[in-house]
Amino acid sequence: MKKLSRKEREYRTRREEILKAAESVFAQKGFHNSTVAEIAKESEFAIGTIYQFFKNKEELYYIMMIEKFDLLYSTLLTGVGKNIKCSEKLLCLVEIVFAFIEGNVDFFKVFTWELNVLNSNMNNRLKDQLVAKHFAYIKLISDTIKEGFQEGVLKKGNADDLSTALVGMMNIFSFNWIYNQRQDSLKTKAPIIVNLFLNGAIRGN
Amino acid sequence: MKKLSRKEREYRTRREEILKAAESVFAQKGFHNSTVAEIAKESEFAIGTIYQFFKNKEELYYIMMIEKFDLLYSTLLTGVGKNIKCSEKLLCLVEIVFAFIEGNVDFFKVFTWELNVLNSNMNNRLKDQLVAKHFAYIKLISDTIKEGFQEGVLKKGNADDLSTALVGMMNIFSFNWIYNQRQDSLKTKAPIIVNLFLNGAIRGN
DNA sequence: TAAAATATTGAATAGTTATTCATTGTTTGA
DNA sequence: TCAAACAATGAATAACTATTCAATATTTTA
Repeated sequence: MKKLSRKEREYRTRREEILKAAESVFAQKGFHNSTVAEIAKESEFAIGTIYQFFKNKEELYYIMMIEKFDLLYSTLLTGVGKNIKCSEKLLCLVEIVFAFIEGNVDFFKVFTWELNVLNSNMNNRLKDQLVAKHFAYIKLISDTIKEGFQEGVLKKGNADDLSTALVGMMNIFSFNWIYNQRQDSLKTKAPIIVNLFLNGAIRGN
Repeated sequence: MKKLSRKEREYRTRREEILKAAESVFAQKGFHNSTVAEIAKESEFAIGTIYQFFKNKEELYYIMMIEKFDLLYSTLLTGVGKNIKCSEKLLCLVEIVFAFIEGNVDFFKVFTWELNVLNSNMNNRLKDQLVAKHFAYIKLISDTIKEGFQEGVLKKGNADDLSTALVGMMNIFSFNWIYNQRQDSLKTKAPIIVNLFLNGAIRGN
């Protein structure tokens, strides 16, 4: 890593400023509802200056995401202990990711923001309706889990946490299936998920 | 449910046509990159006709989502057996959701589409870079799991499936934490997740 | 069958915003 | 000190597209 000239350092500082502003604005409104003018204002540069640093809005977005991801990755690499056993390592890993998210809420919001897609007030009633449907769906699952407590089949625990975890697994497998080749039926994953959910990954269970 | 007049039935049919077209277009391009003109073309109506059925693009989007969600929910309600034990019920539930997704890929794509956010070719290189970072992150986890196989701590299995499941759980907890009150530290969830991952939910493990 | 009611059409409007570039401001080096 | 070189500016441009509405077509009704 060679020493940078003052000029170079100043350039980088300004670039960072813009990236930070972009992160914040994108986190508040998502990509499509953010304007370059807002990012300019937030970073206290003029619109044109943004374009001295980044080819366009899209490049700004990508570079912001990539640099954050790099940071998470290197944090993980240095943070996860080398000579500890698997289960500790996994806990350590999850903790680091969560700490990172807590310290970079804006970044993670950008990642998830677009799930809101729309933020107008106009159709708030419809939006609420959609959210309500989603909760009903989660409730269906947590009710099933509560039955499991009653049956005595499941360890007593927080039914919401458990249903959340199950939904998280279902979502990600669906997502991967859709965006990958989509050869085997998604349903082949159902027993894998339920088995992991019930018995865990440890040998002997 | 009263019998509908022919007129009413025809109206509904046309409305369905538009919703179907909207689903397909939104699935291909996401909300913001889809134009009403495209939806009109896909549905073989004129632009103006779309506005006879839906107040605006946003309402069209929400209603499409809500109606699909209703369908999933009622499929679940009728499909999940009533008098079977918890573990079977959960499997049944996951299978129904997955079957629904397989039969409604477009719908699920709309749900997840915006995670792609951008689909221009221009910045494909940057996009690939971002995807590569993400895979590196997953690999880090699956490598840890493979170590667990070697250590003999974990049941031999598909390390990719296991790491996918773990990431899915982490994502959803992060998501919920961000969009809910954000009181307790997210990190309190780390042991819950890892414990579920390792030991499962069944009593006795 | 023809007037009235209903439904469809898509060109024109109006608003938005990414991007450019001529101008203005600042720094550097001789 | 001054003239290149470098950097920042934001009004103007050039798209793009959601929405409207007067005109046209179709269906109903008497």
